Amino acid sequence: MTTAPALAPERPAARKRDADATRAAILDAAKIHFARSGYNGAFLRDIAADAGADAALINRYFGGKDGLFAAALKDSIGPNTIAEWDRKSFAADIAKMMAGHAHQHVERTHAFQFLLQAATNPATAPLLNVAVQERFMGPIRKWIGGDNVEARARIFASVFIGLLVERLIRDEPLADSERDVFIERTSALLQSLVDQ
Amino acid sequence: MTTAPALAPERPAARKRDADATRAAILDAAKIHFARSGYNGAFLRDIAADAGADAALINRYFGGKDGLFAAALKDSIGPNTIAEWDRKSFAADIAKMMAGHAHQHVERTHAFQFLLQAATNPATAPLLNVAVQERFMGPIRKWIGGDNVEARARIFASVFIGLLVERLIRDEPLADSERDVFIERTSALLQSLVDQ
DNA sequence: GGCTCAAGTCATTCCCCGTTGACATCGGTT
DNA sequence: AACCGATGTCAACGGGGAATGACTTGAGCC
Repeated sequence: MTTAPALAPERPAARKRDADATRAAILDAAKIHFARSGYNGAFLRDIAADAGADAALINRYFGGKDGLFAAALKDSIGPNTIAEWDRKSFAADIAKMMAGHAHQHVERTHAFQFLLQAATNPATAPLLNVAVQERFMGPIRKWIGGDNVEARARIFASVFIGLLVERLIRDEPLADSERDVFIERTSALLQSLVDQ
Repeated sequence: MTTAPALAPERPAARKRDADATRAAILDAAKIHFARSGYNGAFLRDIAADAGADAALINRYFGGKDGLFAAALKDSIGPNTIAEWDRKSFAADIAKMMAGHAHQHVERTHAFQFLLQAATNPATAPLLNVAVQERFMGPIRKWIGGDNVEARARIFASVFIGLLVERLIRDEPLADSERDVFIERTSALLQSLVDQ
């Protein structure tokens, strides 16, 4: 096709008329806006402005607001990395991440906030549910293994989600001493949920 | 003709021109709509219709949509019953509730969904945060007691919230056998978080 | 009964936002 | 250079929903 990836990879910001690039820029801006304000609260004009594009292009490239939302949602589910979790260190890894501030890991935070928005909107909830089921619950079940997988996976997912939400809505960091305790106990908690 | 459309589950001899009553009716309807659809997704006309009132009254009584939302939010925080939790049975009580379906406990589910909506809206998030801090985290800390209260309370709150969210977004009930396991394990989990 | 004010209704206005289609401009191909 | 399709810009339309204000109705009071 007319793909032109053979261009010099060192192109700072000189791209002018690149449909793929603007499409991607729109998608990125949309993810942020939808995450922050939900479907109804995000405005195409704002998204386009942030992307440095015209609002009409959204229609052209995504076929309207619905299409954009769907595309952004799909893009936010992200790659499923659960299968690659290190069985030895995953608990500590997650605990440390959760102890941190939401401003870190901005990428994932935005994505999660987006999913939460989708979950609280009855119109988009079903769309999200299947995705969560496929990309999250399924892998979790597989990864956990053992007896009573269904119940245990649900509890694990609940705890995981809860930690995410708490980190999201809370902006005061923990004091250092409490932080260590938090990490230690959360780590132990997660480990116990996985151990048969 | 313009009589109430047979939607009068309230007392038959309802008051006719009672400002307080209609105000309360509007507030109730608003809580449901805001919980279901968020700020932007809820429409004053619908709320007024459900309340059996005219949309203009919302403006008169609450000073606009913002005022109505704020009032509904304040009203949804609800009484703080944490201090009265039974220390012996609270774990099992909560676990059983979480194992149930979101369609049960409709009142509390609506309220929680509303809070989640407010949490995901940057405009209302700060308002919510102080409320959560005062009415939830504070009591939790007091109730838990012991060392490292801050970290432990945070973990407890996270798990609690996670269970609520999971119950909310998931609509498939657990199979009976898994349900028992879920209750048993969740109960043990909650208990362990409280035990020093 | 007549007066008055609060409670409720109605029609209208205004603004916002998604969408559309026509127009301009760039880049590559011949 | 000339052309043509793809990319980007612009102005306008239309629907929907919140807000406004004038109007009507009911209840208490003299």
